[in-house]
Amino acid sequence: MSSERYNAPVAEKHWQSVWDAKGIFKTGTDTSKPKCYVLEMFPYPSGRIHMGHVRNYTMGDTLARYKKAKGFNVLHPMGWDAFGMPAENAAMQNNSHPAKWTYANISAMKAQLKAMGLSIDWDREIATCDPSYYVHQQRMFLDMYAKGLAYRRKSKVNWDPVDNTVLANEQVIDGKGWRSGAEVIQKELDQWAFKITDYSDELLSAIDTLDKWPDKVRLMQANWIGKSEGLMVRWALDAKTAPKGFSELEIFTTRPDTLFGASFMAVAPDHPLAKAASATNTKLADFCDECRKMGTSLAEIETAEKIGMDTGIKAIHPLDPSWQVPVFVANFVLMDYGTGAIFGCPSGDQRDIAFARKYGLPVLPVVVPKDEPARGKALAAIHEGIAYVDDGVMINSKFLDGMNPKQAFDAVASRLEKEKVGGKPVAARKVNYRLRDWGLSRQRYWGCPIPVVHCTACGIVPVPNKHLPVKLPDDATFDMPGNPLDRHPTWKHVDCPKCKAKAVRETDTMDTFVDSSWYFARFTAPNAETPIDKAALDYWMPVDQYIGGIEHAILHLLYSRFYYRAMGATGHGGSANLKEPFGALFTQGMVVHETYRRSGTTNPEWLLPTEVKFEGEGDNRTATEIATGKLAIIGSIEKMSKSKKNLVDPDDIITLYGADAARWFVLSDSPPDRDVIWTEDGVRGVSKFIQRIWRLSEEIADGKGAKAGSAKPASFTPEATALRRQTHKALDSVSRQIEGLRFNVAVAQIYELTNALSSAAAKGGNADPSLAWAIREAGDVLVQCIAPMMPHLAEQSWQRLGHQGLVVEAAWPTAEAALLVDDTVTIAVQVNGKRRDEITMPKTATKEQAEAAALALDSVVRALAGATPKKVIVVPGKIVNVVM
RNA sequence: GCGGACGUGGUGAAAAGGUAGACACACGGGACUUAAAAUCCCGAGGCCGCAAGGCCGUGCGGGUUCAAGUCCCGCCGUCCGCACCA
Repeated sequence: MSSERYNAPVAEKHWQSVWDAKGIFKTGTDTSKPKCYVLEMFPYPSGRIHMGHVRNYTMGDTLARYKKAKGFNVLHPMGWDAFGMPAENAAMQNNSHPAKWTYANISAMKAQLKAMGLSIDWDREIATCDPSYYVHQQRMFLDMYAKGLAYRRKSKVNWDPVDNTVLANEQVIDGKGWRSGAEVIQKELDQWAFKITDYSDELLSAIDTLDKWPDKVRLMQANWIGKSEGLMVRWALDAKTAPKGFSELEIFTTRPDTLFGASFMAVAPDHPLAKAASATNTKLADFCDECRKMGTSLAEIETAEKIGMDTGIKAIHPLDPSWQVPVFVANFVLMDYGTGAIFGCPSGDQRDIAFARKYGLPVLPVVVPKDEPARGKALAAIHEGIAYVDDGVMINSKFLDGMNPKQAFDAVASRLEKEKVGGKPVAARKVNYRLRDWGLSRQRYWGCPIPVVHCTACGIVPVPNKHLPVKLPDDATFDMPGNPLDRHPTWKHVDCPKCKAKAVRETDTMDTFVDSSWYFARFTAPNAETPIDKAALDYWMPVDQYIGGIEHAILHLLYSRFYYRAMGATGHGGSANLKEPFGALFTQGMVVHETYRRSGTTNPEWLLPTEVKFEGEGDNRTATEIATGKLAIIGSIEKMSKSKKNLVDPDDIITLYGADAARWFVLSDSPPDRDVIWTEDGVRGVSKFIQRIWRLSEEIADGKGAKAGSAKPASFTPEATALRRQTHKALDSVSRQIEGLRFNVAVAQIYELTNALSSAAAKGGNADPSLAWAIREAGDVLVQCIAPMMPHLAEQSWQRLGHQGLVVEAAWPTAEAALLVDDTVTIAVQVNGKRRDEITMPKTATKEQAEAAALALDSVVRALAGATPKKVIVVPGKIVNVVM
């Protein structure tokens, strides 16, 4: 018997070249087959792949390979999210060009991905920085512009002072830029935006159809869109106090039921009424200025005190003309939500009650709990400055008294809808959304140019189709901050396409999230002359399984859902009524690792995992810095990051243990949606398992099992049948677990089969030909089960087992249904719900037989201690519970 | 503050309301070996016991059920998302 160790790095290169030469992973053209589009979020070409990529792409690859074996026509492409800031920063640092840096990174990372043995159709590779990609994006942009889905607006924007660019709301995290981490400031600029708010309702209601998305993501999107239903109410202003030209103030409220609790109105400092009042009131003008200044940083807004100033203007209560309410300017009222004006009902809103107490405004309870003592408590709390916000019953509210808030809402709405002032109803029902339009202008070079020209005579003029793409100039300079396109000596100077006069190009480029909002559609026909090919799109879309990180729960996934609809609206959609790009979504967890620090330093000096060695275990485990021999500090387990140096380079793992080891590791142990902790011990364990599979293949091939393709025996010994049952159960389970992306459970099933096969093989051979055949069958099934996860080892073992073809081309085996159920079942026996014993019975045993057998058990007799059971519950094949 | 998820051995974890801890890592013992590595076998939730066996056990407290890690109510803790949204 040979006993050569499996040499993963050598075998892996070999099989990759075999697959390549045969073009195994080219996307099939037989569109009569059922399709399966498996997609992982494409990477940003940062330079090297990291373990997060390995995990993400291994999951997708496992599913893709499985589906291929199941007979699906599989689309499994890969590309590069290639525009973006880091390339430009690198260019600045190295006095180089972003394209050079990007393409070098792409080629390095592509080699790494190839070394992973991914079943990717590289013929469909896309790089978003390639003009052949972004030309289509420019076309679609112009079509969206023509339809009003892309527009230019002057607006307050989030300005990142480090990256020198604008950020979308979604890209501001805790008041800081998502990329630079710098405090974001507010700035007023002319900006391009996508009219995503046209789809607010559609994007929200369609979340219900995304039943294969994680609930968490669906909820996050719903909250982000933030629908609220309320009433727009026009309040007349007292003419004696109102500025000229202002006769009313319109507010939005979700609580019109609490109108009788109103004690003040408040408008945003930028509200026209505030501005008009400021014109004759310098104190107020100063106050508004103050508010605007405070509003420069989002972080400040969050902690700022709620302050206001009385304008002296009085508003007349819409339900009681004799009642006047003061109008304040307040720093917490937002100009861009609702109408920029509110009414305050202190007893029902915590912020309003604080405001009212601060400025000595009345607090009238209008909603209270129905019954005592809760009502008394709530009233006392209101007195103490704690608003009552729950359901209850109306009081102090005239015709609403006794109603619940919902009834009161409807009563107020229908009364005010009928009442008219100046020919218009006083109030109208209205739905408001938190979602803002998507500002897409970026003042950077390395992005898709926005294809318009600004002409003093003609205004904004689209670049004609025949002049597309508007390409980036190669000779831009990156030696100073600011937008290289804007300061380029010639690029922006062009003739107006309409009037031929001198004009300038738009120098903003598109947010890179635009690039990634449709790449999945482009993959279905990456060489089409038009942005998409309808037939290809209809066949392949939607993506059947999309896999990526949770960090894109809102940004990328919401943008894509909008953009795909916008494509449809501008003639770039399929003919089928497909609105959602991603049928199923899976968000995978991170790869995390322990951190290590040099001891005796104040600022943490992080150490690489390779710079320390370990002794002891558990609480006594210590780390020593190899270079100095000094004790190092073992820190917490955290996301792998350059700054904390807790990185493991996939290349090192692949070189040392092979791609299969890395792939298997990231799939085993932890559920795929949770974080997985990378450990040296773990990967060594995987390496042992790989050798074990290899040894088993050799044993089977060298006589423990029957020859490949030998005839199935007419009958099997009990031992052989037992192995066959385990084999087919494992096969059935592994199939279901892979389909459900529960890779860790699939892995455990494979271990069990391996253990069973090992012990059977120890007894195998010529003595029992039916066992030899069962061993061979188990070996084949085992290799096929590991093939989606460890494809190289599977290929090598498949060959060793004596098969002619490639395992990657073999059809997924079918489990024999008869072998999935046992002849005998083990039934737990409980007394009063407590497990006492178990009985083994034929599967066909009746309830009565099970009950009789259970009652006859010594352990049951003892537990009963002479008492007669009150009743006996029998769940066939599961459990007998004797209740006394 | 609002919303959500999670909490199981030394560790990662498994478990259509039906035998809790499968499987793996780490650990302990043994076999093989001059020795080590590799490999193979055995053990292992806690407590009591030589053992047979018994009691306890899925963050805490209640509840529903013949039966709860799983469902319901209330706490505690950890993590995540949103955060002046009227």
